[in-house]
Amino acid sequence: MSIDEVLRAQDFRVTRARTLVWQVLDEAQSHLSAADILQRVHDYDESINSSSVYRALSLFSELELVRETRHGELSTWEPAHDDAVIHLRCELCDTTIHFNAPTVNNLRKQVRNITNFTPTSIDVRISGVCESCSFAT
Amino acid sequence: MSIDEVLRAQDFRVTRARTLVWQVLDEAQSHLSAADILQRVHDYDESINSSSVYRALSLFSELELVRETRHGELSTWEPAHDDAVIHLRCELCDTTIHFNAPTVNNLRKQVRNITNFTPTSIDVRISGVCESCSFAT
DNA sequence: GCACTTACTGCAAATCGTTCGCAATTTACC
DNA sequence: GGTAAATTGCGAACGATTTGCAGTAAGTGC
Repeated sequence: MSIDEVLRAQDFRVTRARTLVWQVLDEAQSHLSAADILQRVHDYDESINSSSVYRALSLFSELELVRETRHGELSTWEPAHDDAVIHLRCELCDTTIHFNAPTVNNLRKQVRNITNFTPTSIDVRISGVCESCSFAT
Repeated sequence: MSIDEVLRAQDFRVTRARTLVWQVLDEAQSHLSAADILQRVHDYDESINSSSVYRALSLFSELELVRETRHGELSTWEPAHDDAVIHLRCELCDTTIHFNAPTVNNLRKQVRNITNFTPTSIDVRISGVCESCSFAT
């Protein structure tokens, strides 16, 4: 189902801003800041305003089409993905790599079995140094 | 080793602001926002300014005496603890509970063995509904 | 195609937790 | 006590994100 269909299916209008923001995220398949997104959107259409980018992103978040992650001051966005795909964030170059860790599901089970807490989503972030940065030093 | 000794050992001065911020965190043993901390510090000394609280917190962060966590807009601070102690955050009442999950160490091993990423710290956050809130509904 | 309703946009101003510059105060050391 | 330097309080600045509002354009019915 395309983004246009998803939007229409939920009675939201298909607008240039929304289409372009989605296109940029989908093409990048990586963590982009709001500034990154705005810049790439501008490659297609200079007239899109940053408010519209933010508004599109928060709509997509509510529809669970994107995943927002905050790193200190600023956020990054990426197409939504499963919890078992965890984030490895390099402290040196600030890029985020995905790693599929099925172990995460055990964690969920443990919490469910041992505590009275009902988990809905899990966010695992590992900080460290990525391959290219560890070669570089 | 008391906070005074830790500070002196690293050539930082022992001041009223630093002592009180530490005392508040240590007494609470839970996640406090900057506003919470300031308020509690004011119970001891009205004259302490919020800048000093922030400055104390960032010093303690650098010394790895406290752990800062961002939830959306705002941060919370707590005395530093092991990575294996993970955070269960209730979506309804916004409180954070600790859960000791030794599994986290397997995750670290997996990353080390399977990828070329060198982990330094792991942050696991689970969102969901806590016991008291699930009774309340 | 053409009106019509109203969701959505662009713009600029506001927000709000956190940071910063600087003069005044405190700390640590003699 | 006296001194040098670190730390504070104050208020102004910051910066990513949000918001209010008047104008624009997407969807709908004709």
